[in-house]
Amino acid sequence: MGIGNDAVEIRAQGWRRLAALHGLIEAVLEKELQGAHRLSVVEYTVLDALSRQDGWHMRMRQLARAAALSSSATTRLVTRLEERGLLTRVLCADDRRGIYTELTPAGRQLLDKARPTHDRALETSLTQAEQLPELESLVAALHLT
Amino acid sequence: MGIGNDAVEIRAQGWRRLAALHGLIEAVLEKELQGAHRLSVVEYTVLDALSRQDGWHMRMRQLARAAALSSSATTRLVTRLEERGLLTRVLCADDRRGIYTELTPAGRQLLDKARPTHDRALETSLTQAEQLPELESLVAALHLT
DNA sequence: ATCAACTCGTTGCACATGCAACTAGTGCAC
DNA sequence: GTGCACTAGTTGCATGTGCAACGAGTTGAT
Repeated sequence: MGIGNDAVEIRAQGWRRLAALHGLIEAVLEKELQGAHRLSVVEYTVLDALSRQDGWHMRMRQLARAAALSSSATTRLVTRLEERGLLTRVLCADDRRGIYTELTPAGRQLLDKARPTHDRALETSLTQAEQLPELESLVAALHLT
Repeated sequence: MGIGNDAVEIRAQGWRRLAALHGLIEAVLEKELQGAHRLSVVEYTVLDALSRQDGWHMRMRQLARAAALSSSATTRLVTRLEERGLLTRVLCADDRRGIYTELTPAGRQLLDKARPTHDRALETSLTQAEQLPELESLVAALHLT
């Protein structure tokens, strides 16, 4: 019951709020993206990360980090998107272990259609979260950072 | 390309950071709790939520909300914990559809052992996140709320 | 040149999750 | 009381995920 107990409890509460907000947003995004474009949140995240490379490509490992996924999950995720023709695997010459992934035109096109859905859903989920007393301050903090 | 575009991009970036921080913390907690007590993060969350009711019980639905889980997942999670003797299902008299769950002494005991692990892991993951430039401000904001 | 230690990506497997369909129970209209 | 819409919790099923083991390629020491 030392003096550090307050800090511990504050951290725990912060984590619970963070998790709650994350869950809320993700649920809304998932529903909207899935319903409108048959994309999961992770799939959208990957396409978005790729597009942010502006015509460039990313290695599987980078993609895994960007999506907070294990490498095995990334393998199958990329396979899934490749089978839908949204991206392609490109063998890299200078490191023959490495595999680059690139958006196809179809992938970029789907992303362009999905982005408004994503952005709108994000906004509604945030306003929704703002109504909840325990999440209000965290949402506000998110705007500022 | 209206004036609202900035706000959209800020929200998107905030969401990416939130997701990144969430993923980081959850990964650390998962590893530590699993390694030391064979508890997943969700399982810990449920036990913790129950304990916070201070001797009382919670309905499945409340538990589902607290853990940000579907009701089916909650059913199986409770079954899992019940089989390990950490909590019990209690039929409720006044609403015979409802089922309460309570911590057993063993459950409370395990939670007491796991809490220090959890709190320590949470602290280390936060200091870890503070080192990353893009997460630093969010972590700081978390302390304040 | 060779070997060991490492990284990168893939696969087998076990498992937790969500959705939809179901049963059981409640509450309200009439 | 009868019927109807609703809620609570459980189950079958499909699917996405992590871990561990693996093959292929790289790097550096000797």
